[in-house]
Amino acid sequence: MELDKAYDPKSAEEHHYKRWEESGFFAPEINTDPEAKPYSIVIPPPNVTGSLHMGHALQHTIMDSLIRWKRMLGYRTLWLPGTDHAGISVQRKVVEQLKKDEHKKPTDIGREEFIKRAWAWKEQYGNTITEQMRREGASVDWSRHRFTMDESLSLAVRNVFCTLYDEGWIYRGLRIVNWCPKDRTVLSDLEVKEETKKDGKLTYLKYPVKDSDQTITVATTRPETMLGDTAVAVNGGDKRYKDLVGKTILLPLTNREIPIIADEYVDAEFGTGAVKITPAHDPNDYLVGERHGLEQLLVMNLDGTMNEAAGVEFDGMDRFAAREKVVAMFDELGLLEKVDDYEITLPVCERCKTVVEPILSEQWFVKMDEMRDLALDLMRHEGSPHFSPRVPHEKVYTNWLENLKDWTISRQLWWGHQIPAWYDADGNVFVARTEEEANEKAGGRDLTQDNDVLDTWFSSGLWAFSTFGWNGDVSETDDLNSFLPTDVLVTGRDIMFLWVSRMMMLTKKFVDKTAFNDCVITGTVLGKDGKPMSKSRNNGVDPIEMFDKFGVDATRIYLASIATGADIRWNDVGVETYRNFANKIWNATRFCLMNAEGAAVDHASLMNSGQWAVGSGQEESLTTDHRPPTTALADRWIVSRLNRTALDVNAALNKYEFHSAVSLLYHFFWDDFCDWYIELVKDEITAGGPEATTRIITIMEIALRMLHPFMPYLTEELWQKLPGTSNALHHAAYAGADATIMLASFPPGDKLSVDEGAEEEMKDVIDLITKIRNIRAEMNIKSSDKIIVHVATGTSGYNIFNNNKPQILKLARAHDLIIGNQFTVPKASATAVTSNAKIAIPLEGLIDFDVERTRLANQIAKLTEEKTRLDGQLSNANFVDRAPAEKVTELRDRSTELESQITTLNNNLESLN
RNA sequence: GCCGUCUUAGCUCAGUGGUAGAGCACUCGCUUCACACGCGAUAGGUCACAAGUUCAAAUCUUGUAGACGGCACCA
Repeated sequence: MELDKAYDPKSAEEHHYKRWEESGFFAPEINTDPEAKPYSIVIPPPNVTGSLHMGHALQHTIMDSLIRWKRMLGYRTLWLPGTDHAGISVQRKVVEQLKKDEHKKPTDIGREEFIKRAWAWKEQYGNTITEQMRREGASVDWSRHRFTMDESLSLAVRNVFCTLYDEGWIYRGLRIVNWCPKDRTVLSDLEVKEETKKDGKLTYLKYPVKDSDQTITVATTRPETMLGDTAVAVNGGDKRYKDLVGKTILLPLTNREIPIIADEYVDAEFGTGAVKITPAHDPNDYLVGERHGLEQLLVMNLDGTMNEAAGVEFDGMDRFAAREKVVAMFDELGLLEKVDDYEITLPVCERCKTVVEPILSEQWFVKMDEMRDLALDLMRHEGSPHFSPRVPHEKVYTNWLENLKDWTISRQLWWGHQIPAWYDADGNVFVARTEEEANEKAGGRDLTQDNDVLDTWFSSGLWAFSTFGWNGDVSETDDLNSFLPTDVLVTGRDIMFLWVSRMMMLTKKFVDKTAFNDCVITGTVLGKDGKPMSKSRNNGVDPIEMFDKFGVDATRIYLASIATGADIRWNDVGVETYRNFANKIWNATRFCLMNAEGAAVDHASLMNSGQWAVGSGQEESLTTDHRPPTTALADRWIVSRLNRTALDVNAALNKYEFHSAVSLLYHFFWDDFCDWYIELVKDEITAGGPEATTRIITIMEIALRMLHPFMPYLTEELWQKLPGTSNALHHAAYAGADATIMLASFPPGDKLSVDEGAEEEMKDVIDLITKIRNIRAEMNIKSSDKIIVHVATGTSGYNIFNNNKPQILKLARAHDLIIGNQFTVPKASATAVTSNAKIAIPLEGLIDFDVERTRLANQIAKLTEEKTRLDGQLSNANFVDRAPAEKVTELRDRSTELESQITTLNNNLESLN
């Protein structure tokens, strides 16, 4: 069989996913081992309006790698996919569509019709991301796909709401909340971001004191709110205003008289030391108002316009227009003291960047004191979730919980879970799971359901258990028993509070379990400019474009290679590296297959105890012979490297060190396997020996399995082409399933097959070859010029070099290798030393003595520098006394070795003169 | 204001109490029969700065400078 010369990712990506999905390989049911341990991950549900971005690609890569790895290790794995209903985003899309297509407002068509349109929108556009996940190769169980507005998940929401209400954990109350005038809904604190405005203004207004000529000056960034002032506050200890406390102000532009009060809240040092108090439009003022029993005067509508309480002149006017008008009117009245430029940070809506208005409004809240304790106790008593990386996330998470305020959960939207609360004509509230139940509670009075819906994150907070079938009516399912707690949650920092913490609390509260044992917090993928990717910066990189350009596998393994937990800059060159890596693997396999006539994967060819390679899941017996059946150094060495790599990769994945797993695989494959092993055995293979070919395709097969979690398409494509791969290689748990690398065993690695001796011998061979190549390169020896190499070495070196003479000759492009205990350096030789050999290459007529002298001098200088440093340490009595004995010995040995190498090189240098 | 992170080769980044690593770029040389998305060989770093702990610090502690993140506040 002959492969194309270069790997074409598209052709592999096209057919494998479909087969995997249709064969049911992704579902936990594929695992037929009744003893199999479960391993589960729930996806952080992407927003239905969304499309795949680089953050998703990174997180999905991590989740899929973990799932594929565990699946290959024989776990009953479930990666559960789904999407959330994204209340505000979908609402906005539908509103826009309605306006564009029919020039209508939502109120024109009514709630019921609007929701119908929203569902239609979701059906039409809501699967973008799920299709993109198929392209990514995500091995999610589509049969368990969930949506936060599915019937069962919605029932869960109602039941949770009712229970929390009944237990007093949810309440309805009048509070200052964050209002987004554009989306026309309340937002929770977490959905409000800060934006710094350099062109802000601080306006100083003079308020006349009643029965006096005096005025009192207050400063404000929101002059229009003065229309709602119900007091002016000063610090009780402020001498300047002492006499004014208790008097009243005649509030300009209104006919109101408001008191001057003393309150601790006011900082006498700041501004004028006098503060206008607007309890209905500022959270701090609200608290002051509570303390002093002030009127809460609401002067604004929920669309950002002023209301009639603001006065006829302002009624219906936009808040920003009103601001200008208030200032102008104060100016006319001679009551405007000044307007300063002022840099101000404003709260803005996270989604639409509209300036958020703090406003007094009656909303539903989740009380957070006891709720918070659920999560804190889990962390303190069980260390759950175990964050990775632990620093700094554990502390940030805990600190946030400790300072938590109540959570506003009502939203003034139609799309979402309508709050299961009904009101009678008198405003009495009846919270119930259904309208019937509410009617029952109300004793037949006419009821109207609350117009609002719940925060999308309220339903996402139930995701860890609602997705497994819990809905309050049903509280036990097989999936729940098997898969909760989930093993790991993989997500970004940005939703640690919005989602991670709430899922911990709600899962503990309703299922009495931790939602997930581990929590991998990924870094942010930044644009090339080192800034977070965003549309406004235009520095975004589309994962789909990367898939097209470099292939899915290259993109995936690149993402895994940068998944350290720190933020990382996107770098096309990095993906290119792994595109090249994919091609390297392709070509290595191509080489194997070109020579594979009559051979087939056979693990006994590598290992007398070859079971580990297939992954029986059995512990290796210590009595088994772990040496490969051949005695050839290259074979012993590659088997050792393979096992070491497998052990290290498993260890890295266990610690969520994806980047180091990738690096291990990359270097095993490229350096060990391609650069050395293939080259060492090439002659044997091209000569047509079936043993050597069997061995190399067997190694290839095992290496592909190790790579599969990161590069699913390429490895499947190649694995299918290797002769002798079949479902016989499957992990025992998947017996009977169609042949696929997905269900083959992940190599666990075998400690006893790590052969230190072979690795040391190979190091000697590699050193020798490298030194010879160095001489060739430095001396500009043409590749066609055959050289003769003299080597002086000890007995063990003699055996090593003699046994591998053909390979050394080939890789060093040498004509002959003369090995002895010692030699006299032939005339006009270039020379070098390794840790166990002296090398001389006679180059009569080819040698440039100046170049050689420089070369040797550089070598000597380098070695001498190292020796000087070592001897410095060794002559320090403190070091010799206090450092571990083995460390001292190690340095002494190295120093002795350097001494001998330097002497040799010095002699060689002299003999040139 | 509080909590925290980062500063390592030209670039992007790993790493770690005991001789500084990778990829890319650079230099030199290769149409070597898997691969030029390649092969071979070099070069390149007082690991931000200062002090301390230690036999030993790039690694631990403290401070300084710069970059950044979260939270709170902002009349």
